[in-house]
Amino acid sequence: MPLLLLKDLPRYECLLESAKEFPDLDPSAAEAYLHLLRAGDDAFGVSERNLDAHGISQGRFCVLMLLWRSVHPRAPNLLGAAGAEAGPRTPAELAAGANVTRATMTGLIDTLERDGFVKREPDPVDRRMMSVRLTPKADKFLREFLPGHFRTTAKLMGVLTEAERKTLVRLLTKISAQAAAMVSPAASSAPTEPAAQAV
Amino acid sequence: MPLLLLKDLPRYECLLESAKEFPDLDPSAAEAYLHLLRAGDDAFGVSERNLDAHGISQGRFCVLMLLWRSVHPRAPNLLGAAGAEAGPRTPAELAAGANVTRATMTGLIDTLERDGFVKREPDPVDRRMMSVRLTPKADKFLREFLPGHFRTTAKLMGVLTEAERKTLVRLLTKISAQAAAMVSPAASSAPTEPAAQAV
DNA sequence: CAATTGTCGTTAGCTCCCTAACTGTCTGCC
DNA sequence: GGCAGACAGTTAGGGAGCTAACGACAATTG
Repeated sequence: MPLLLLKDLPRYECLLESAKEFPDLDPSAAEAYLHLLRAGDDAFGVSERNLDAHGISQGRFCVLMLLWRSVHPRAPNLLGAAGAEAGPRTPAELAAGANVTRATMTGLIDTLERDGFVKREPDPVDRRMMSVRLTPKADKFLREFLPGHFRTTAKLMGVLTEAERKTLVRLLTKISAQAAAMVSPAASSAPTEPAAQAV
Repeated sequence: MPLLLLKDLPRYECLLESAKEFPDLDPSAAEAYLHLLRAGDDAFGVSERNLDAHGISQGRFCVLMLLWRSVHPRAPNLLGAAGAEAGPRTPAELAAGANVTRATMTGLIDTLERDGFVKREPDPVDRRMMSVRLTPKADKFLREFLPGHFRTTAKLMGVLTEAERKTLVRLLTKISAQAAAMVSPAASSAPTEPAAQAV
């Protein structure tokens, strides 16, 4: 659904064959890499299908979930991250939490506001800022939508045993960490880039 | 880089907490699901970074790899899928192989042709069809680009042992199969489709 | 042989995300 | 106090994917 491409993955023998021409090609690494992208895309597609049926995009859903934390600051912190205390409220905080640019967040909030899911209010203290809040309509929507969403993901992961899930999470966490290390060049020497990111 | 969102994943305790309010939420399933999306996105981003540096998008790269099979039909079938015999040549075949629509493939071929990577030629037999072929420039580009690309994926997966990679592939394959079963129409069981959620 | 049906490639218009640049506001340093 | 710089939110424009519809052609069928 999103992107990525590649309908059928190459067979392992083809990778072995190609490795003869390209010595840099590690067959088992390539196999794991391709399966990761494919499975991630498949899982994403399942969830997106669910969201589309309710007329909401991944991006908008993510914003709603981030704001949900602000509405219920105590128990149901579905997105309770490591260092965060209160839920995000301003577009800039939401953009940081959703890993999109502020410009993108403006567009997401625009459509969410147009559809009556959020309301923008000017910050009384700092007049540069806006405060974004869920409307009762959004609260109602989430309470009706989330159970089905959870059942979908539970069904998808239902093919794995509890132990397999733990193993999967462990391996994926390693990969994510390595990806982060490979993207940020000077991870060890220059911590100047990530502002206030306690990891 | 692509989409998906969600910077920091929720802690497991938060999932447990949320499960009290949403009985349908399976904490370990949600954890595995979120980590899968996150890791897939991270891995995708690493590769896309590499491609961007060479001024080529994922979609265009995928088309080049599919056509590469046509150029070298014998050994270096990097994308050798299960049932395919000869490499794809027409836009429709490429669209099927890349899992995009024919309309999207038209755009991809447009830009690839503009940049001199492929050439369109009318099919002499069936005048509805076009034949797409790699240019020598594309061949040269791939031979220079691929080794670095393979090294990148090998480095990313280098954090896993050979056994871990096999385990990962096995688990991901299960998930992909389940996703396919959930997307395609009434697969086998579960006629308890809760699709109609009153909104 | 003519008509229907289906396929191929393309176009037009949409969504979602991005970057770059802008306006308004706050802050810190003389 | 006043001004350079930083920051919040927005706007404008672009890329990549989608669907829906089209004209040209082929295949099937009466």
